[in-house]
Amino acid sequence: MNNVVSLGLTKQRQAVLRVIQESEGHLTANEVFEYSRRILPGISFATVYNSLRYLRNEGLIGEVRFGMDCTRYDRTLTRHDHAICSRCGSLVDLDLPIPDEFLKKGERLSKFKAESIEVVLRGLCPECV
Amino acid sequence: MNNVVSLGLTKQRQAVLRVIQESEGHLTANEVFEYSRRILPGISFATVYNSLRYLRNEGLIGEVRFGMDCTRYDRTLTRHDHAICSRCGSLVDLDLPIPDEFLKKGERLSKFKAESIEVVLRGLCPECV
DNA sequence: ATTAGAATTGGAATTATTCTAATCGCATCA
DNA sequence: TGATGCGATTAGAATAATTCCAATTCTAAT
Repeated sequence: MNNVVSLGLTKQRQAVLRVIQESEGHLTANEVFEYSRRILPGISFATVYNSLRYLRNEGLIGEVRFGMDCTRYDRTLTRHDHAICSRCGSLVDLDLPIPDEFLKKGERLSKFKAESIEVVLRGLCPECV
Repeated sequence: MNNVVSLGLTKQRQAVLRVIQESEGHLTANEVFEYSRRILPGISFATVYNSLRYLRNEGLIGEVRFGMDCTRYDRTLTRHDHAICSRCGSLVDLDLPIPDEFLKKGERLSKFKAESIEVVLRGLCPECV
């Protein structure tokens, strides 16, 4: 019996989950790999990625990536927002005028000096229903 | 004389710029490479990347990437926003309660079925001043 | 126990991006 | 005019991020 908990939460996945739950910040996959190895020395990078995907799908961890798999370039220079389809990945422009108080509040809460602010809407595009 | 326009806008960069200006959507670097080759068959992938960085720095093209170079994972499961430092890349959480009308407006304008909405603040973190 | 099928792992491959040595092009001067 | 020096630019090679898929492991049914 390899797995303590029933189907799904294997010891590899438990290690990865523990790493994330015990961390404060926003870890990269590389960092998760490093820490996971201390718990489970033989674990592979690919398994860390598999586990991260599994845990994210199960809703056990959060992921910051905005649904993009690579950088995109366009001719638009003015500030604008984006909608990204969670099924097909399509990316469309959006113009949501952002109230100035919104930016001010962001600056105050984050203690950042804001250069720009942008909204990302994740959901299903018209084609994907 | 290799360059039509003075220092900087070389023929490689002109090709990349033309590709982006003549496109409607949000091209990946790979797509820019394919199209650029039709204009300048010998151009290399690395030069396309160099050109994209140059053109972005000059403010001639737009880039969608939110300042992140890889996916990050955390233990937070509730909806929240992020601030990203444009100097050091540090990523911090932010809580900007988003008015419901904001999401509604996003849905209306994009024609997407929204799953979530998130604000990204780009700027300088306290350490980077 | 044996076996069949589904779930999981991780080495290998792929994709995205950056590094850096070589080259190019302009300016200066003999 | 044609070296010479030097910063800018290019692109092959390397690295980093992520995914693929064949082999293995696990579970449940016999």
